[in-house]
Amino acid sequence: MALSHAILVSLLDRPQTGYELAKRFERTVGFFWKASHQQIYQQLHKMAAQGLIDGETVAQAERPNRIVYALTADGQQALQEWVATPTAPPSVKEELLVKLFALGEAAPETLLRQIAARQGLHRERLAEYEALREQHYPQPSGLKPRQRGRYLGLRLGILLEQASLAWCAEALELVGALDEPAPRASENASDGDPPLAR
Amino acid sequence: MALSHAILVSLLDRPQTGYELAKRFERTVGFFWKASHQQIYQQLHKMAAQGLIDGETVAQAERPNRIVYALTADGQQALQEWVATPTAPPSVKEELLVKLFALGEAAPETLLRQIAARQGLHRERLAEYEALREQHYPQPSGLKPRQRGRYLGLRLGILLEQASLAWCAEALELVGALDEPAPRASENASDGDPPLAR
DNA sequence: CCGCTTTATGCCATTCATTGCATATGCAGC
DNA sequence: GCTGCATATGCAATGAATGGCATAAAGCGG
Repeated sequence: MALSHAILVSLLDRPQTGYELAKRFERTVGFFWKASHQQIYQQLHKMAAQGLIDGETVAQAERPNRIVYALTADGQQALQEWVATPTAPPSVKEELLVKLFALGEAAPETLLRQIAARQGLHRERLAEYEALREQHYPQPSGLKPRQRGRYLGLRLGILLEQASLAWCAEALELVGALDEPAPRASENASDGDPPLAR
Repeated sequence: MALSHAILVSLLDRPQTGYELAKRFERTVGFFWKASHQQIYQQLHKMAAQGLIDGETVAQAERPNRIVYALTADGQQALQEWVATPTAPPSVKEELLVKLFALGEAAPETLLRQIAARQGLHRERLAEYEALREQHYPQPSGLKPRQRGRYLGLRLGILLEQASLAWCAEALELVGALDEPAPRASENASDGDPPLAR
């Protein structure tokens, strides 16, 4: 249970069609919750069958019909209950780090290129987010409740992008150093199976 | 295609059984790539059928037999090819932020509790990671290639935990402020649909 | 000696997610 | 006039992930 809840939250603002929801996901929730339109349409059918939402078909001349979904009382209650349950931390799947684990075996240049690409992406995103922040949230303390949630989303985005950028710089340096000089002799780090976490 | 590659990388170090792989995932790759043992066993069967790995059954007296998997030449090549392909950024699914989007509708106390819980978790992890860093990687510039990858994983972990902690502090303040005084009047932030990203 | 954890592998069912394809039309630009 | 894009919804197949359950024995603590 997860995407359904994201949809419920989005419907809090106003009734929407699947198409609108899909586009809205890209602009708002999209950074920390991806969903394709197929996924959303299917989910909407299920949720309607469960009585969480209520779809009303709006006929349109010369255009495909739209189905506008709205929260039902059941849906609102389900949302409340979900919000109250404890939240599991997200499990990030960072492919790039897995690739870095293969460092000794793979060519460093390949990885350098990918880190650089990532760096560019983080830079772009950070610029976007900071622009949004200045435009829409100049003074966070004066925000209405609903807007505080959005602001905090943006804020986490900014902080994570900054951290990622800092990491990219370190990674480029450390991986880049493998390229030219003969890299020999490790003075520190125990052998065997140095753990990373837990 | 993804978990299979993480397995290939893990087998670079040495041949392993499914059980070992599962446990290793918890300690090393585990932070940024979760996989249950069922998932791993199934994947191993598929990969063996594809010829990427080679399983050798080792009979054990008084214990269940073990199946030790090793990389084949095909597997090594597949790994090389995968490392060379561009890497998509991870799509994070942060439930907590979705919940925060429901702020006006849900009780702030519920959310405060969850943010505080998250804060505790980040603090724990950060302490762990920093301890590991001091123990195993006192001087990153002297590391062998393979160890640099691990170190960078740890490093990203530290940076992200720090960023998350900073966010938690901000969030607690901003959400907590909704609790006591009557929160009225928003002076900034445009109405309608203030975007968050893209 | 009872129950719990560790080692070691596996099946099955269900849901979740991804990819490709299909349909139907209006509008903008070349 | 053709191409491509935006609107608007959907099916089908595949693949990834989750959760429940099963087997089987050794060792440890109370």
